[in-house]
Formats: sequence, C-alpha cells, structure tokens
Amino acid sequence: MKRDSRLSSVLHALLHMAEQNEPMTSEQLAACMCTNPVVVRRTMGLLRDAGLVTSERGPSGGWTIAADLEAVTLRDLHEALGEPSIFAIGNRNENPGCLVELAVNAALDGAFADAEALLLDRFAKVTLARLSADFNRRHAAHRARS
Amino acid sequence: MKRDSRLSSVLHALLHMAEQNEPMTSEQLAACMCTNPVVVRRTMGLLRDAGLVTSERGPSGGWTIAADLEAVTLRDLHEALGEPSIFAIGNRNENPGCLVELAVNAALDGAFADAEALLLDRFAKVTLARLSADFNRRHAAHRARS
DNA sequence: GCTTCATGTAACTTCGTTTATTACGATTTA
DNA sequence: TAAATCGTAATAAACGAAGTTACATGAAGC
Repeated sequence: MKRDSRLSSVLHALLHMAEQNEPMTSEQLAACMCTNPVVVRRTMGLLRDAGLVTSERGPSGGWTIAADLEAVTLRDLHEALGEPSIFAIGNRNENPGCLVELAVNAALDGAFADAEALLLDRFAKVTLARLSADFNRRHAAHRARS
Repeated sequence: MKRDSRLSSVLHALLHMAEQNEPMTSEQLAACMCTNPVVVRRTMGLLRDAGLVTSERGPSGGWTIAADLEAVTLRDLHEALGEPSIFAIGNRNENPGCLVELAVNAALDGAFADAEALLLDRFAKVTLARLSADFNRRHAAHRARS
C-alpha cells in the first residue's frame, strides 16, 4: 500500500527554506522534492492556510516560513495537512449491524487509538528548530570528514 | 488513502467459523464478508499457509479452524497476512543522500517504530478466544433485550 | 502601461494498487 | 460419472494519488 509522504516532503522543504533568507519558488522546491511546481503549490497551500508559511506572487516572490521554528512541531504540520489517516489497516465496515463485527471493531479500535495517541504525542515533541539543529550538526560533521 | 481491511475481515470470518461445527464454504464466507469467493480463497489461503485453518475440496468441503482459539492472537493473524505495512504515512525516500532528508527520516522513523511496537504488542495480547467470548457476551445481552 | 515572473486553481490525464471477475483445472464425495 | 468445492492464473474494473496542462491573478521593474 502506498504511503502518503507529504509530511516528509514538507519537512524537507521547510528545512531547506530555513537555510535560506529569500523566498523559494515552487519551482525550486519542486526540484529539491522531486515533484512538480503545481503539487508544491497545492501542498504548501495547506501550510499557508495554517499560517505556517506565506506566499508572494510576482518577481522575487515565492514561499517563506512565517512561524517560529521553535514553536512548530511535526504535529502542527500533520494537522495542517488535514490530519491524513495514519494507518494503512483498519476496519472493514465502520458502521456495523453484525454483532461479530462489533466485537472485532472494539478490539481493533482500542489498539489503533492508543498507537495513534503515542505517535501524535511524539510528533508534538519534535520542533522544526530541533530538526534544523540536527541537520546542521550532521552538516558540520560531514564537512569535517571531507 | 484506502485501508487494508483484511485483518478485520478474516477476524469476522474466523468468529463465524468458531460458532459453527461444519466447514464453511468460500461462498458462505464471501456472503458474510461482503466480497466474493475468489478473494476469500486468496485471503484464507494465507491463513492456511500459516496453519491456522484447513481447507477441503469437494462436496462437504470448505474451511475449518485448525488452531486453538486460546493460542491465536491478532498478531498471528497479522503475520499470516504477510505483515502488511501498518502506516499510511511515511518517508518520501528511504535511501536518501541529502542530509536534510537524513535528519527528517531519523525523526520520523523513531516515532513510527515506537507506535508500531505498541500496536503489535496490543495485537499479541488479544486472542481469538477472547474475541469469541466477547461476541457471545454481546449476543446474550442482545437476546435478553429482545 | 507593458512585460515578466510567480502563485492560484480548475480540469484533465496518467499511474499504480487493490479488488473483483472470469475461466478453467484439480480433487473429493456419492 | 456427476456435482461440489477449492486452487490459481489472467484479466478487468475501480479507485485514489500524483502529475500535467492551461489559464487567470497579482506584483515588480522598466
């Protein structure tokens, strides 16, 4: 089953933008995200709706981070993307009349809910600032090696 | 993103089979799982490979539970189905050269791994026997009400 | 104002995955 | 031998996500 990689993608984009003082165009972001500009605009548009980035048109326009890197967490990004469903497996029928189905769903739903809570909790603890620092640490180490 | 509901489906099937003393045909199971016989054979075939059910051909043939209900857990079923990937979201690129990508993946992977471990742990604690008992309790309550 | 660059967005196409269907072979029972 | 049932390959259909095209809107610079 194919995975939704938009969270990973926008993270990539945001970290690149964080290293940059000027706006980045959809075209530039598309290049570094291996996709095309329209998809970038669609996806980044969701972040803009959530107030995390701004966009400007015209020459010297593009996308800019609009929020404090310390304040934005992975969970914020997940929410901005519309809280896409986290699990690739799930119940066959969410509104069952069959009593067997009820028993099955009850067992599965509890487990999924707990796993989801754990994941969102972890997401809430990771800020963009931390990821950016993490990247810079790796970058420094990489330069030192070569 | 569409979810794989095979785990839920086979659970449904197995609980019905547990209420029954004779083999159930693919056709019967298909009816109660809202699908068709070939899909049932494909899916149940995986459980048979794992030794959880048996199939017999010819008249009076069909599918029978071959394992102890106390011993079979949701995790066993998940494994029998080929351990389909649990998450609907994930990294964009699993083998990245980009250092930004490395930092992003490291952050996401840890969280996903922990959530997966929690879920599988929960699965391992739920037996078919318990679900069957759960169903029978609901069933009794339902009959008492009417 | 005109041109250029960039986003905004609707419409459509393409692609990959999953499920359903068809068809037929193999096996078992009577 | 006839009927029932699974086994499985091959194909079709359905669906959603992503890519693409096309054009409108707005901003900057001359």
